[in-house]
Amino acid sequence: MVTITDISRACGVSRATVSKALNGAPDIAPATVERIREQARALGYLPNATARALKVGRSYNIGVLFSDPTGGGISHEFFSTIFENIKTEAERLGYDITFIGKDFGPLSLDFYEHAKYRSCDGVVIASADFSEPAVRRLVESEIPTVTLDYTFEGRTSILSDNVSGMEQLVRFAYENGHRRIAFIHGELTSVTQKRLVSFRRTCASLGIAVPQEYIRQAVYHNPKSSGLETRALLALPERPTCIFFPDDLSFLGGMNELERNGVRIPDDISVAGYDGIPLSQILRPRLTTYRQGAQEMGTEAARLLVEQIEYPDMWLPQQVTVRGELVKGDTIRRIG
Amino acid sequence: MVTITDISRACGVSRATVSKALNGAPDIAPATVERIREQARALGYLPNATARALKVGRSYNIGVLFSDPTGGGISHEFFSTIFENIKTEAERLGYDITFIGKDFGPLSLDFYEHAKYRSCDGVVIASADFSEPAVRRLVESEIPTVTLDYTFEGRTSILSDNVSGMEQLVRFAYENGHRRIAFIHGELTSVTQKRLVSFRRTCASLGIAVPQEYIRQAVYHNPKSSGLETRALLALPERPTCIFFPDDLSFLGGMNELERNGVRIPDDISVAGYDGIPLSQILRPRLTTYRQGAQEMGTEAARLLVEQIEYPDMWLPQQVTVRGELVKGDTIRRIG
DNA sequence: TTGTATGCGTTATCAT
DNA sequence: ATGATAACGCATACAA
Repeated sequence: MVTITDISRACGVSRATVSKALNGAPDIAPATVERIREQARALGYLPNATARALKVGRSYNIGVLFSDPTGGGISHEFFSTIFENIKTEAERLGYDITFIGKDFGPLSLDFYEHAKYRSCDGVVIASADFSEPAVRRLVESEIPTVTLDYTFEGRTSILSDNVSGMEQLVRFAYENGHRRIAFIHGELTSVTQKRLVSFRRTCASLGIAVPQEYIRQAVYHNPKSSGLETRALLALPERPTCIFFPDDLSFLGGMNELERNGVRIPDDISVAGYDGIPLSQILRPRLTTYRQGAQEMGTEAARLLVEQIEYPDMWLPQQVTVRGELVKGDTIRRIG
Repeated sequence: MVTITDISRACGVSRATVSKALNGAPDIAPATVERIREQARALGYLPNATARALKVGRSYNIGVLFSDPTGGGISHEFFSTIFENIKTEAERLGYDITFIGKDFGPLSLDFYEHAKYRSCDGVVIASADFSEPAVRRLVESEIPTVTLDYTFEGRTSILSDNVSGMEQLVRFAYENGHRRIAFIHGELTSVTQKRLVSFRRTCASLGIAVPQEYIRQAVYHNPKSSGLETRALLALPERPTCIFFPDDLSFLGGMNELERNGVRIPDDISVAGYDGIPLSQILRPRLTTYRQGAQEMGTEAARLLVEQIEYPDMWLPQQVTVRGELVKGDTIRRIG
């Protein structure tokens, strides 16, 4: 391994001079700087991030937490898109990404300990069970964090516009003549709460009555679960004319159930998903859905975290809402 | 931050003693060890991986390279599954995961430099353009590597059983009476070569003639591209009775094209995918495909890399083939 | 403009 | 059984 000591010897200067020259300090003669840079290149010198981190107290390394309670985690397109963008933006800013998990090796570290152990400058909590004590501990610690789709008191968060998104979906269905709209939602997380309230509120403001049986709980990203609820909806004396699913993937479960019953989409029943993953637009008919701004969420998360790390004194926690967009698709049909 | 020095002061012993006690050295009095451990816990001490890495020359950190030339990278279920398992196994063994990318911050580092800069003990190359010089440089360096689905001379690799997988698919189609089988394959990577050769060889050994027009090139994970080739196949004077797609996702493109032409699956034409991602079994009819052992590939990659890192002297490069399994599904119909 | 000295937190060697 | 000391590679305050 080539170190600054090697360069200093090769150039006949001290290590301090080399360090300064390489870091662009203003008090080294231009000629010397040139000579040192040249040698560094010639020797194939690379700075050692570990040693630098130890010295300056910053690792230029940020942790990413993907601990999807409903399994999968990063394997869903929505999350992997977020991750890709966190990574790209972080690297652009000179930070590396380390995954923070539990059950770490022989030492069993929780999230906070793990992040600390690796000297992470900050952590993006991209998906987690926010009620878990280990998550709270991390968020309440001195480590800067940014949370996705959940807000902790006094902390920064990046939020998808769930209220607006659901409202747009409801209005779109309404404009197409639908008055009997069912909503199969996911587990009762804070995201679900927002969508649910927005669903109810928008329906109310449009004068749509929502029977209790039209609101059903399934499991996110679990097609089978949504399939069962779809079956239940089909068995009702008064079927809905439109069904909203928890997410695009869950819709597939409903789709199968509908097909099995000879119910055609969108001729016999209209449907909508949520997320707007690429898959939803590969399918035919194209799914009506709401595309969350996953790219922007990831980018913003990384950007704000780094900002918070680098300017801790002039930092205020903030909630950033990232707008998505309605994808009209072809699965909501005009009726009435 | 609580350091070893804090503990030494609290216990009235030297830092050396604390370090030894914490690391289970045999030459410290059991009573002292107990006292030190107790204090460490009481003070909330956490070892500092950075300092340790600097001292012992090992970071307990492995790099993961996901640089899918065809875009996406980790966003495909196949790769994200591999990644999840690399991560789980690595963490179990006490190693963390850092992503290795190009275009790193202000310094522009290539893969090798990036891994070196972060003192990675080794790198898993999970998806990359293997002809890229930057990849070669990494592989030919002193850093231990494990490659997935590609073998470099003298290096360890984890291979999916592409030859056997394709053979099983062909035989399955054959057993169901198919004699006119078309194969839409992906870009001509080494994986593609294996599947292609296996396809041709198996067909030959079964006495199936494969017209030139039945072999078509599309792009992996690109439904549209496979859709176009599907269209071309449908336009042939003598249509195939069965179409193999490059992968499960690509099949969706073909599916749309078939539907648009009123060709029903599997009544009018049989199809098969490749990969066996969960999505393939959510669809109806369930896709006939070959499920690659993604979990095991990830786990093995991490395991072998760590082995290589920890026992460099008794290490021999090896090629491990991970078997997958035929998923019969419902899209290949018995004919003839 | 350059160099000397020191320390970040840890482990390893060698005395005691 | 325990401790003093040095070293890993780097950056910085201060001296020259």
